[in-house]
Amino acid sequence: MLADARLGVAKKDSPETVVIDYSSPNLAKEMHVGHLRTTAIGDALNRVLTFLGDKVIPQNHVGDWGTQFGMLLAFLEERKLAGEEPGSALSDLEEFYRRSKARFDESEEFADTARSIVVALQSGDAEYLAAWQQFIDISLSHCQQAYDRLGVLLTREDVHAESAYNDDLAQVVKDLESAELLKEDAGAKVVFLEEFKGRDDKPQVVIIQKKDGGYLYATTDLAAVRHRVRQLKADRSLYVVDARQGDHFKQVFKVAEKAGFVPEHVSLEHIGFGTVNGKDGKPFKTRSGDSIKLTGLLDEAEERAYQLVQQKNPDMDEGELREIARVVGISSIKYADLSKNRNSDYIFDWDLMLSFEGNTAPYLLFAYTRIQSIFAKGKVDPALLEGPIQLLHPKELELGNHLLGFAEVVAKVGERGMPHLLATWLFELAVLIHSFVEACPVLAAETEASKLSRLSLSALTAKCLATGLDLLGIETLEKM
RNA sequence: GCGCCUGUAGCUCAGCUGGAUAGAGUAACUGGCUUCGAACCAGUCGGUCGGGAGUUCGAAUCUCUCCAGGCGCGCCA
Repeated sequence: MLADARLGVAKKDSPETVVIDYSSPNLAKEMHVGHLRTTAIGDALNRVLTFLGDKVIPQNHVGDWGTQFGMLLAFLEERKLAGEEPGSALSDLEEFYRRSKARFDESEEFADTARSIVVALQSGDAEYLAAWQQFIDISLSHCQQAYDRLGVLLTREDVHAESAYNDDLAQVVKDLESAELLKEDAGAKVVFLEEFKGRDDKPQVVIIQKKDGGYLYATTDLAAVRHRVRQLKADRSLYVVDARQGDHFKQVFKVAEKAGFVPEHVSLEHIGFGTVNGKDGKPFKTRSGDSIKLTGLLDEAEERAYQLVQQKNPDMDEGELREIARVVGISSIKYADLSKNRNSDYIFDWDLMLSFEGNTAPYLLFAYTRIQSIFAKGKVDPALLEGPIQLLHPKELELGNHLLGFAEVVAKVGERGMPHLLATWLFELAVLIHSFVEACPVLAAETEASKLSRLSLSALTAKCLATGLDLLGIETLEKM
């Protein structure tokens, strides 16, 4: 296991093609705290499944289509007519969105204009398309900055926006028609699902095409299902999306299945997750009730980590301090998210996630650096260690036993889409290594054989920690 | 009204595809640095697993029911 770069984790005998839909922000506004979970969890699953040998195709299904963009474009047009410089309006997307939304809510006439612009956009109006493209470019570059800071694998290439399905929508409608699923109801084209009951015991309804001819997100998601199955050849298609959309996906999956979009062997899985709440147990917001922007959150994490790291290392130089604070800050946020069972809501608490005690990123990072410092002190190159490992002391035995579970836990994370299983395992490993280091002198072991064994055991633990954290998308530090 | 999720120690969370005295961390209290990082470790204290009923040799885990909280339900995404 020590000599094995894969640490005993075998590649799957029959690898699958797995499409993972994650992050998928709405480009009409900036990314906020709500995007943290889908991005962190999806990225971890991407890494784990890739490690297990699957072919993973990430899909960043960004929201760049629909009523909101009609709203933004309508507002942009209105501002231009009022003589405002459009460039300045675009510099603060969030503010622009807020003002547009206010207009949309206050004026029925404005709302109608917005909706008609959507229809024009969806049918390819060149002028609107150009203006729309501006929004998208600005917004996407903001997203990419956040991904880079978070150490998330997503790139521009993984973006497959809602708009990309625009040309497929009419075909989806035709397919549903020929499958005899589509019905007319109050002017809209809908599918009734007898499988699920809605209000008044009637079947649930999925709106495919609005009475004004516009399409809704269920239609886009159906087109996406087809695309993922047919073009991307998905065996598994994962949707890392807020649990509140559970009903929506249940419906879309059912319609897709009935329409024959999904071959027998393909599984569509909604990887749902709970809400991020503040300390009061209510959704995490600013004092004024706005959603918390992701970039601001990352800034704060780094700043708080900086204060802590500086306290522990008053003599360290500024550059190193900043770098360590960056890793500690970002890791803490990601780990706090990934270490919890995704099904439940969780409480976002700065003090708990940045603590050096308990199931936190700093504690795990410290365990790793503690081992590294033993190697440094003993002038040992851990890469050259190859055992043999003998488990004589009870602490050695516990540690050794735990290490053997690595392959199993990684496989489980892949099957169930539950990164917290790996996080828990890593935390347990960190506890055991700390305990081992206290109880068993490594460099000052009684015999040469014991010293070699303990060094090897430490090296293996360090490799598992580093590999495990990397699978969660978390960087390690040599020193902190 | 229908449906989904959650309820485990003061707090934050595991465990929930059934298995032994329900586990961590934190807080509170003890103890341990001339010895590999005390950013640590060892220990004490702390629980009607929301309530009740059922299935089972065995239930935090499965079923039913009630309670509490959150969320979702026809032209937003």
